[in-house]
Amino acid sequence: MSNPSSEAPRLRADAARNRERLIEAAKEVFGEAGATASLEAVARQAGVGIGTLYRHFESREALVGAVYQREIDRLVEAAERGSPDGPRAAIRAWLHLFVDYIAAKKVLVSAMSQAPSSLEAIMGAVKVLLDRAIEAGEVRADLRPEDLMHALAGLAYAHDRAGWRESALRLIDVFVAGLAP
Amino acid sequence: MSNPSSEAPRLRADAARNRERLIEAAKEVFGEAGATASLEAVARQAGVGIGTLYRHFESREALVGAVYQREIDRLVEAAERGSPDGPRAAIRAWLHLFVDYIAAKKVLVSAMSQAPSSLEAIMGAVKVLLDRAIEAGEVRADLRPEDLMHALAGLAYAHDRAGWRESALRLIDVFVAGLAP
DNA sequence: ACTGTAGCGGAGGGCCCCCTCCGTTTTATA
DNA sequence: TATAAAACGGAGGGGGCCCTCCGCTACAGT
Repeated sequence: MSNPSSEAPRLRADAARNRERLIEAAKEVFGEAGATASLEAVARQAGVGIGTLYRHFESREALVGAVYQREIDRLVEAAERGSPDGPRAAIRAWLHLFVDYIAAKKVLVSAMSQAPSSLEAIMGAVKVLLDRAIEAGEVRADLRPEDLMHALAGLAYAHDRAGWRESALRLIDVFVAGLAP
Repeated sequence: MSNPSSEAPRLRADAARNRERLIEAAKEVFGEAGATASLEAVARQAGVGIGTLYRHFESREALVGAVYQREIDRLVEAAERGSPDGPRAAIRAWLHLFVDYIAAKKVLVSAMSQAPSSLEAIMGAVKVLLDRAIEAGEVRADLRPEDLMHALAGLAYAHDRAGWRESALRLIDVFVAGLAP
């Protein structure tokens, strides 16, 4: 979280390379088979021994976390940035962004359900959006961040069915329309 | 689907008993560990050999189907029954019913995603509800049954978190409010 | 170039799962 | 009660996965 390159004694060149390869491989493998895919498959895909994987990432969760940290950071930033068209529009825009993230990297969802820290980060983003919108009187006041999270999860669930993306965007419209107080 | 007790040559008493036990055990085990739980665990729980399980249910899907057939039938019937307060109210009521089903038997969801036939049955129910509501002009016409299914999946997803049920009911209200044309 | 050491790989033990096969037990019927 | 047929159960072959451990490799600093 602070300066990352001065935190540990610095990695040897081959170690750094392998670490990067593992993350890249995990992105692919998890993207195809979900976040419960075999770690040995990840190591194979990275062209690296299983021992190397375990040296770099203590647990499956650590690996999942490394893969999605960047994406999650971006989502959080987008939520904080807001929208010029007001808080409810910001929610809509953010949900659209979320859909695109899911469409691209299929596993954000399982990352969310497997790595509690990721979940918290996204929850924080959602809270920001919702608080602003409620404060502005644009959204009914009985909603809680978890509600939106659940809606999100719904968007993400079954994201591999054909036509999912269009369906998700329609759902968002319905949902945002229903948000009015 | 037709008279079931005359379909096959009739089961021997012990066979019928074990079949029942297996379904009961599957209900418990799947309820606890999800529909991917080990079939051997189901057999153990039923106090029955693994061979017996496989003789009665050709595949995991067949077992899942047997477990949830009745619940799914009821959901389908409820959708066809409708509501005296109009088609949109019927959707709302049906979603509430769905929530209760999920709250009680935790695995309906995974049943849906694992057994295509269950999915189709529920899809049919949703279509009935939606068609009526659109025809009556109570719901925007661009919605498709899959959209509602996705919303459903969302309701079901993460159904084990604390406070899930209240959150789901709030979401339904938001959603139904947004359904207006 | 030399050498200490960080880092590598993958064999191997332990565990669980799937599914088949067949000797044994239970049931239904004559 | 005797017997054919149905049903049972669980051992066992095959496979995958998790994770540890340690002899070997290749990098970095002198």
